[in-house]
Amino acid sequence: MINIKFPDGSVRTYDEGVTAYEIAMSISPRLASDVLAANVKFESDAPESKGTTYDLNRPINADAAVSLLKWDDDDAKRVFWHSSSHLLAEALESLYPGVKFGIGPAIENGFYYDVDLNGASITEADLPKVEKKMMELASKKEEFKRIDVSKAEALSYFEAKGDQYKCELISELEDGTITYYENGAFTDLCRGPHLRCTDVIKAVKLTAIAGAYWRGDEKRQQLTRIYGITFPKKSMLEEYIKVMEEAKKRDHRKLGKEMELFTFSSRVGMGLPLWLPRGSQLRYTLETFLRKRQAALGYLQVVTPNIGSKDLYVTSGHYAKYGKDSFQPIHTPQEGEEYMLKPMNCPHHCEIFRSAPRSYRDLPLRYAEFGTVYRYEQSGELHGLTRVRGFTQDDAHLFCRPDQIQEEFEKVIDLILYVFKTLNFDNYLAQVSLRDPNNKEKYIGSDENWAKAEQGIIDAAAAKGLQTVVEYGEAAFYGPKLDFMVKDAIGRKWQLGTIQVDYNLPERFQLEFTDADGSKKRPVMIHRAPFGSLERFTAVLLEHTAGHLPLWLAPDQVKVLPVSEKYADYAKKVCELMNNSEIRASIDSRNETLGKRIREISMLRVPVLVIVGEKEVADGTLSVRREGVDQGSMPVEAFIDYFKAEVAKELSE
RNA sequence: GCCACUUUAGCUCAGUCGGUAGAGCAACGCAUUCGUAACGCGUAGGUCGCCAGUUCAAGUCUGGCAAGUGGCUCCA
Repeated sequence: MINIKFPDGSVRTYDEGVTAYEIAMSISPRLASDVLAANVKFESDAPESKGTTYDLNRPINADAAVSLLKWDDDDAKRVFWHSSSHLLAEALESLYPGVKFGIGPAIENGFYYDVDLNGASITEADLPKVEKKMMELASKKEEFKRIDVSKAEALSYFEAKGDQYKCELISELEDGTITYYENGAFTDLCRGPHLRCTDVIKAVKLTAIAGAYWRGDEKRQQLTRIYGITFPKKSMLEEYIKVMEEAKKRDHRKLGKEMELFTFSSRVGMGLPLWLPRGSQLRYTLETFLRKRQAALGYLQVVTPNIGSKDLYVTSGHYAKYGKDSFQPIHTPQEGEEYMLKPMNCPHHCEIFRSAPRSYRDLPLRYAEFGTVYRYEQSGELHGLTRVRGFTQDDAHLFCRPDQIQEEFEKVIDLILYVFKTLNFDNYLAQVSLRDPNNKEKYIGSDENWAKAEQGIIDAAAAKGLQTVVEYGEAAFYGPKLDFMVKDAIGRKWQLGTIQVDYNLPERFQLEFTDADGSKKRPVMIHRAPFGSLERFTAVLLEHTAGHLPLWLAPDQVKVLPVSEKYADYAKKVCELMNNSEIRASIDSRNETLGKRIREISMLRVPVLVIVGEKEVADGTLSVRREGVDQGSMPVEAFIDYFKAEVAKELSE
């Protein structure tokens, strides 16, 4: 007999080898039908262990704490979707004999399987057929069977099948730890865990087909990746599809068009956004917001040119690292000099630092610039405003004494959090991006400096109480980063704010300051950009707000609508009063019905509409409508006070 | 850059078996002077992404190129 402890603290005894499914049945059949997997933590496991996700049918052979996992648990979803990928594979094998399989994991929303169709092709038009096959197999109530297998057996099975991908995976595994899972006629190399039976999969949608390199290596075979999502209830799939459709409505590319913010032209060039007047106003407001804050924090605004001599980037190391993969040098016609489009601002700022002797008393020096940079991004990577070839960073470089790094770094974290808070970005992820310890040749600088810089970031994030995740291999080539990641409307992650500690560029540029004792010392640089870039930040901001920007940021804050042209003079008068109070107001007195003008202006997401007609002219008032909601009528002065109070509220800390 | 798909009026989209293109909105004109999300009538607007090919005939079929979309790889 073994003791099984439940999350509520109660303990029951079962025969050794009992399964989680049997345990659930012993509590209630209803529970057993809802349970998808179990978390099992043996008494022999380390105290800090989170336990192991177990198949419902896998025997439990020792005393353990067991919690039964239902759909709401992320671990259960993962099992559900992982099993769904095996169901997809089974369907594909029956429809496309000879298909070979790469890997088929669960992902954040669903699953995929990478397959080699052996010369056959599959298009989106074929997906309904595959979905139908999957549902047919699911309804057969096929059990997932876990089977231990030796390495030799596994290799000979997949060699006979001709599946070189599985053979490659098996060859890297240790004998004695290899398991198969079988569902119906399909056998897969898999560590599991899986569902008990396919019949809990009640709804499936294959969402996309894409190419994906085998093992993520662009030099290797490209496989066909089929993405899908499944649910235990049909209604959940319908709900999911509805949510995705809603999310697509807030795509910044669609909003950018509707709100007349930006456009692209293939004649200008791909990935080169054109900011329309309303978008430029938005961008300018964002710049002013940050500029003001930075001035208060002791930043000094600088301006540097859009090109720089190739030598500058040879010195910085950027040329060696990115030279071949960037826009190629521009040559002067007479002297044959080589210039590059500025891909980043740091080298220019280093030269500003070098332009005069610096004392320890001068530091930290904080040079800020809304610097436009150009980077060659692969054509397939370009995406709306989130990934472009020409963009403007809200960049600054802080030249510090070593003893100032910690404090300066923490102040930058505060600034980024201030920006995020003002714009209601609460779902960000702080990511500590360190260098890949197995791939040090990708980076410049000494191990000692890297260790110092990495520790500095970890300490500063901890001091600020930030919840962070650590990612290896995500550092910049000259230093580690603290990146603030935010998701877009459909869940793609983008890096916005970033802070980087850099010991390397000061060395390459031979930067120095005179310390208190008269000796020359090397400063440390902090690179930082709270928005990241104005382009990407605008994109994510639009998706977060669905275009309903806060009042202070809206390009057009107020539109004044005279009911008919008879009241245009009054409209003009109140509009001027607002403009004098620095409210971005304008008049729409077009010869169109009021209803039509309201509709069009609402589509542009203008937050406040002010309507004036006979009554308002007589009383000296305005009829105010904000975000579609009637705010009643008020005197002009009262409206201006109301407006200013609302803006102040949005910008208050 | 790679794989797949897409490209018709300013925008959103129809266009069947290959027979020289259509709607709504927008624009322009007329009428209207209007009270909280589309008033009415009319006019104009197209090298069907570009270049080849097949055909008596191509928006439609084939190939190449370009741009866009979804992934992959990359991301200073």
